[in-house]
Amino acid sequence: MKCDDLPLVKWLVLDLETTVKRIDGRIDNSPKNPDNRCVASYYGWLGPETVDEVHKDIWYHKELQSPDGIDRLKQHLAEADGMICHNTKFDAEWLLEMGFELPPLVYDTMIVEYLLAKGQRRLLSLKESAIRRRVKSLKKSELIDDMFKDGIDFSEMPLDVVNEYAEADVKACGELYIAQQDILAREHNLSLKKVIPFMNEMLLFLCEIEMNGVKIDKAALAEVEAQFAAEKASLEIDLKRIVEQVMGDTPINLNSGDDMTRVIYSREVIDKAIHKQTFNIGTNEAGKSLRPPFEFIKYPNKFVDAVRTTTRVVMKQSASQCPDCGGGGTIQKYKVKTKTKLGKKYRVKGEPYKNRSRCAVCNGVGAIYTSTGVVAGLKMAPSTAYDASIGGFKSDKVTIQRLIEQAERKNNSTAVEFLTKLSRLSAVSVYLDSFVAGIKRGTRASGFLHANFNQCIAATGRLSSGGGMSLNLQNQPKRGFPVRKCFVSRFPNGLLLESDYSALEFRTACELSRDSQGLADVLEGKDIHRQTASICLQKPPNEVSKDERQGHKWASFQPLFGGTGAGQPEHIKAYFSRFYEIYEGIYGWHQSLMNGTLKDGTVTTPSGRQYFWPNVTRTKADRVSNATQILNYPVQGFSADLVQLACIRAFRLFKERKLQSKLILTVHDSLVSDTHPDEVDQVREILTEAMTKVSEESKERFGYSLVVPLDIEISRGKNWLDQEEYV
DNA sequence: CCGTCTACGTA
DNA sequence: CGTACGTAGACGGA
Repeated sequence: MKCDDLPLVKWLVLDLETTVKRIDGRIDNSPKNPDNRCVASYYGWLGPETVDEVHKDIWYHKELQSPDGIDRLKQHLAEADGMICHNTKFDAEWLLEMGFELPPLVYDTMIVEYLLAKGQRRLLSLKESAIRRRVKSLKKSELIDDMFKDGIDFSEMPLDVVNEYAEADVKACGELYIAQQDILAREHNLSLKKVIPFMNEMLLFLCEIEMNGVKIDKAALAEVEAQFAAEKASLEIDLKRIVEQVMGDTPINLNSGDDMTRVIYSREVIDKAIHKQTFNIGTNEAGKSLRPPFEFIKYPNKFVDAVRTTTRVVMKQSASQCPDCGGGGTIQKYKVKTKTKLGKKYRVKGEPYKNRSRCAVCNGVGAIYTSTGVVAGLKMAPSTAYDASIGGFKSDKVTIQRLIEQAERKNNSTAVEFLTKLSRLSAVSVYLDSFVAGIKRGTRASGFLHANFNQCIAATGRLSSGGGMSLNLQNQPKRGFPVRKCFVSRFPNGLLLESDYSALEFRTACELSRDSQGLADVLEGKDIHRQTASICLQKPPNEVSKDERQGHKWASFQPLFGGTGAGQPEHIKAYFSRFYEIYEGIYGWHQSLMNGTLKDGTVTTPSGRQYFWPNVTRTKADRVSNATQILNYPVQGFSADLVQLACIRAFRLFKERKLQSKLILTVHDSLVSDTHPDEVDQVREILTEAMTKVSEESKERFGYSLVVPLDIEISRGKNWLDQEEYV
């Protein structure tokens, strides 16, 4: 294997090993943990076939601690044109945190593996990548894996073991780079060459925002937590009161789907395996939910019969103390001894067993439950086979909303109260367990929460967020969610500025399809959701009410995402065909995407990103297998590229103007800046420039200018909750 | 202990 | 019965 650009670029291949802290079973290898140290650095120049000489500096190891080598690494970084690592974001952040300067270019072999996967799920670790590319220097080390599992980090492993494998990793990474260049040179992969530098530069933006972090107001967080905890406790009291009223003494866990089926639907699953099979519950290989058998949709009576077969009615029960164990749930058993008397063997009671045994009569519960003969629960009925779930029937908020309407019709006020409060309890539990707990966990003693963004997870090219000590910052509830007020500015009187693209996915679809009507609509500022409601309801747009517009919002995007309207009422189905009549450019583009994948399985976006589906087949006249993904990925992926181009531009402008303000977050179609009070106007200008003129960046990097204009809306506020429009 | 399922939330 | 994600608790089989 040979590498073409070797004479042009002096590549330094580098791998850092660090300590790792384990907190509540989580791995924390972040340089933002003040207790973490960089154990050692391994690096060397990339030669024509591998890294011939690997330098090592051991800085913090139990066998050897030395400040040596700092200058040598500094020298190498300064001489290098570029730096290659596997998962470069990690090494780059450590280097920056330690005060090193990065070379002008960074290159991540993991990003390239991800791009070569073309939207298919693949393992991307150095080990897996090296196996896939048949890299020779790879050393598989179960020894290291095992030590790591046992909580031993690189500072504690035998130094010769660390050295051996880290050196092999540097070589393997360099060889992986060379192997990748060969694959990228193949004609069908050429488009990827322009995405690689883009993603590598995006990596530096992610270093920036992750290291900047978000300032958290811990006092405000504690206040919000106390409020939610109080609300949760009160909900639980009310719900348990109703449970007692309708279930008798039967113990019920409000977090259990099985138990909620008993309370809400007055039924329980007889055999989970049969229930699961009957309603085709579960996920396929791709992790997508299976659909219930069509006969249950077509013939609702068959669904009702199936419900009667797989579930049974539950009765109110009364509890009495278990006579065998006296309510303790356990029984003391004794070992058996044999004694011989007059030549005969006797079995006699021996020593007591150390642990008491579970009582077989009450199964460890301590109580015996007897049916009262009265049907328990709220006696709600599941409406369709889509309501079936593994524990019986669903109790999510959409299903519950339907059930509340059912209960209101039956004037069942107990059911209405229970369902309303259960739905709220589920939400509040998530607010506490996931959002509040996540922010508490992720916030360092410094008061900053450092996010983690993944470039190589989402099949489409979007970023994902979460993992490690951090949490997902891209799914914080919006509209009035009180936890948002904990996200504050680091500057006294500073502001959080958030800039969102308007209708980015619709515009991207119009852009990619060059749909003339869509372009005209964008230029004219047409209200798409009003148009949708107008078509569905068959009335003029000006007669559509606010609620009707809101209620049909979801339908607007369906065709863009490849939805067919199957299973929807006729007037909604009619909208789908009308959509394609109005936006015939989108229709044509959809057809050409599907026809393209029939030929080579591949969709390529203007950024050069590729998606691949093996074995695409024709299903109906104008449909192919995987159609929804084929139609959606380029829209989602290219709009993600546009946002990330804007991120890079904004970062560049922040640096050029030497602002104190800091970019801190991006959430799919938005950018957030922690803004110094003296720079508010400047930041607004920069974000506007970076985001609305992203076409220039696209032209430069991808050779692709946009025809559809992009607009933004900017809001500002002292925290992430109290945001007001900023024009 | 680990995978599956359901529930919450985002664009 | 549109796509893409992350997280946590319940559950059940090793």
